[in-house]
Amino acid sequence: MLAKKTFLNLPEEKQKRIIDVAIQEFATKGYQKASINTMIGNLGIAKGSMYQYFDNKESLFRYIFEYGVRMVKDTIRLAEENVSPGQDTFTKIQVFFSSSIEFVKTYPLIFRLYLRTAFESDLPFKQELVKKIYLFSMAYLIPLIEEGKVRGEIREDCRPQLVAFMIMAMIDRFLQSYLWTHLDSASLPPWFGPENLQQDLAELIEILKRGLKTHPGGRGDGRQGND
Amino acid sequence: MLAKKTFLNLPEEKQKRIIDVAIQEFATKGYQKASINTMIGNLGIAKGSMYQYFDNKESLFRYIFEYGVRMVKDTIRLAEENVSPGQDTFTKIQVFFSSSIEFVKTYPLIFRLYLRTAFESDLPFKQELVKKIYLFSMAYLIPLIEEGKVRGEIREDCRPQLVAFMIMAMIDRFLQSYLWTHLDSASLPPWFGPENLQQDLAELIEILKRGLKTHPGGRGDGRQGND
Amino acid sequence: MLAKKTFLNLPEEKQKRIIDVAIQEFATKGYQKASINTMIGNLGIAKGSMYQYFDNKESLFRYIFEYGVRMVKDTIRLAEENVSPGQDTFTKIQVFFSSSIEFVKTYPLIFRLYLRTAFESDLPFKQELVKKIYLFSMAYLIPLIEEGKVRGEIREDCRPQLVAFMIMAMIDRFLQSYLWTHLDSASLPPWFGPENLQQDLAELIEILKRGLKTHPGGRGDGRQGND
Amino acid sequence: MLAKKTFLNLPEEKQKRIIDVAIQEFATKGYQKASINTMIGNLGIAKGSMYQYFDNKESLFRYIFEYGVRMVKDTIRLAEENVSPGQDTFTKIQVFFSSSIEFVKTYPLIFRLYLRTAFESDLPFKQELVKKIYLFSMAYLIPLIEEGKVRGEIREDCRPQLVAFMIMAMIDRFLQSYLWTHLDSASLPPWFGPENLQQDLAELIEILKRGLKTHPGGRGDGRQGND
DNA sequence: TATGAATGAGAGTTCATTCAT
DNA sequence: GATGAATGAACTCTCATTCAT
Repeated sequence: MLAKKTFLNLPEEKQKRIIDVAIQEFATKGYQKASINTMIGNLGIAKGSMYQYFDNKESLFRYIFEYGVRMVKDTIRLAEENVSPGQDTFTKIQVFFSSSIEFVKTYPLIFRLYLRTAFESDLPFKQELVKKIYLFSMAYLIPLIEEGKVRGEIREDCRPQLVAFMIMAMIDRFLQSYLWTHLDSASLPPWFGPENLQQDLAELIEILKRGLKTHPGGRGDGRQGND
Repeated sequence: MLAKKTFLNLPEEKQKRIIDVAIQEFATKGYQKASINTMIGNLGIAKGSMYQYFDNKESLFRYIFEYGVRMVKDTIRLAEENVSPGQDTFTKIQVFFSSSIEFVKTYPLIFRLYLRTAFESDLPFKQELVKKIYLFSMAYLIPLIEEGKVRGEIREDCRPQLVAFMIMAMIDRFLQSYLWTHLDSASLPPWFGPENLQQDLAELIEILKRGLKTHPGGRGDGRQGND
Repeated sequence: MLAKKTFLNLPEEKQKRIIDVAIQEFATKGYQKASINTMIGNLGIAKGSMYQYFDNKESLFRYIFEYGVRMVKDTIRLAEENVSPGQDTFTKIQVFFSSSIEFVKTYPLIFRLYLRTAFESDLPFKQELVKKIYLFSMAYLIPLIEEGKVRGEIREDCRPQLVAFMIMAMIDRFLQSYLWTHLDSASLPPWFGPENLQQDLAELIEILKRGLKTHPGGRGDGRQGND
Repeated sequence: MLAKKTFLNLPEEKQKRIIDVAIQEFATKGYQKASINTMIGNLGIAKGSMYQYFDNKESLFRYIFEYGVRMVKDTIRLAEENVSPGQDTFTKIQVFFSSSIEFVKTYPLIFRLYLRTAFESDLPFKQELVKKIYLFSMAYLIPLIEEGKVRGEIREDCRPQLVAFMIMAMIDRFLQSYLWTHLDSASLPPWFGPENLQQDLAELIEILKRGLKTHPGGRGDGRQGND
């Protein structure tokens, strides 16, 4: 529907090149400023060809975005496979965190595309797209937290939505910082974002854990092994 | 430097109108898509006049952004005035949170301008601008947390940068959600963001507090292995 | 010559479908704006196939137009058959009128195609095509009028060419009005064109008859000075 | 409204040049195929300039068409001035005929523009424009005929609308023929249209007159001097 | 100082036509 | 004979910027 048959009939290799160039363009310039002209220039194909593949700029963008969404889904699925049901909830959250970071490392442009989309307020289809991404993450996190409460690992008085919101907020910032420091080669102040991802993540989870966990035997001790 | 003398010589009232229209345009359309044509149309002045006031589009944008930065500074200064030195650290953090929300309520367009700027990666001057905002916030938060540790309200093993980072992450999301739900009139899922700002904020602070505070009657050490 | 052998070898059914779609496209959009793309879309055939059937857009158009000319010829032939030699000239003219209306009712798109062609002055082959249609009509009407004069039904001082011209003028307008009111669903003023075709036609013929006929009991001379 | 202020502020000479070039382009190619590019090429101005003068192609076209309508109005007004109230109805009709011919001689492109507009069925605003022209003509003719009936010059049993329709039909064809033979330099058959405009017109009016006039003393004689 | 007409590169999009398969 | 991907010129329209008045 978004891509025309002509595009889907293309050799996979060529499809991939077009997708890559389009992601690059949309991610770095945003929907409005991204130029079909530039894309075809980079691809070395005729202008008309692009319109044999996609009906118009919007269709191309949506296709590219859907492509990104598919990658996100895959990542979440991977996160689910990387945890054994027996593991405690905080470990699972940490794995989710790590998977997200892995995603941005692997597909930095897709993440940037998502961020830009989220803030281009003149995109008519913005809401629709942004919600889509958010939905996946929350649909994964909220049941996780609810399960944690059932298992007695998370305090009764924490609303799962709020907790998921907090976690998502921190993941988002984590990822943004990663993007800025590692890809925009920005000379940011040292405390702008995490420097040592793994270590900072561990500390952050620790704080979260203390904030959320039930106090065993009511002592509120906070010592808890996590390796 | 950014605005020409001609602009500064203008009656303050006219300056204000120009700034307002420009913020509106940049904030809703983003730097690239914002149109000088539209601005002068809304203002009812000649196109040439705009170029008597500012060298070019970039200068105008920078001036507008600087104007926003000044507003942020004022807000932080206000937050500082709203806390008495005796209050505990978590209360101070909550006040900072509240001030931020107040800021977005008062100047939603400036906040949107900031967000858009943060994600338009083809702005050559983006880093510089975004850092500026971040700097003020962190410069306020980090000493606050350090003081909290000195006063024994915050555990010794929490790095102030990381804690400030967490707080900023959540504030950012809080504000974004506010923007989306209240201004973009998006029909978001119920758990997309906080619904009852004050109550959600209180709960969030409570969780943070448990995660960060020294354990009552304890030694405030909390060292924990995280290889 | 206009259609390639490939087209003529096609099963008649398929030829008909292609002709129908092409008439539809040319008649509603005009030669210039008609799109081969749209046609093959409607037909569900490959773009290349169309070029196996016709050399180019112009050839296709000429073929379609010739097809329309053939329909006109058939209609005139039918009109000829519908009059018995004994009928008076004005009745024959009225039958010709009615046949024309019948033609437009049956093939509205062909008539529209003719009209459009008549006024697209950038068609290099326009004159040629329009003349063709006109020729048939006049070739039928002029002898009819000459015969009427011989039979003493039409005044001597009426030049057949002029009379035929008048009749054609009114037929044309009649048909145009029919097209506009019945097919373009235009809300035209009540006196824009005939409302009740048959009655209006009868009245019109009556006026013509009075204008043309020899005066009863008279000498059919009617010579009148008009310097 | 149709033209922007910028256009109206232009020196009249330049306005005229632009109008002339635009009429030429629209009249010969039709709305759809007319090219702004070609116009600015012929004018030797920048592409952007045209868009400073008119919002878009449609506005330009409407402006040009309105300009034509104004010319038509002027012509009708002139026809009204060229008849003294005392003249008989048929003389007045003949003057109207002559004025129309004069109009097409003077503004052949405007007439062509009208014809093309009438048959470009994909113009969204076609009906509106065509009706406008038709209205003026009919609004002039119908009262004329009604007056003729009151004065006893036209038979009682002729509906004014039908008579006006007949006259308009013949005028239209007359003018079209003039256009084709004199301006499209078409080699048309001799009886395609009037050759000697004035003489043919006189004959035509004579026929009409006989068809329409009251028969003085009931004898239906038809002899009537008209010089 | 204010004006606004002029500019022209570049945007997205369409389309008749070609040609290797 | 049928296919459909590729082409590229031409289309309408936008916009930051300049400069004579």
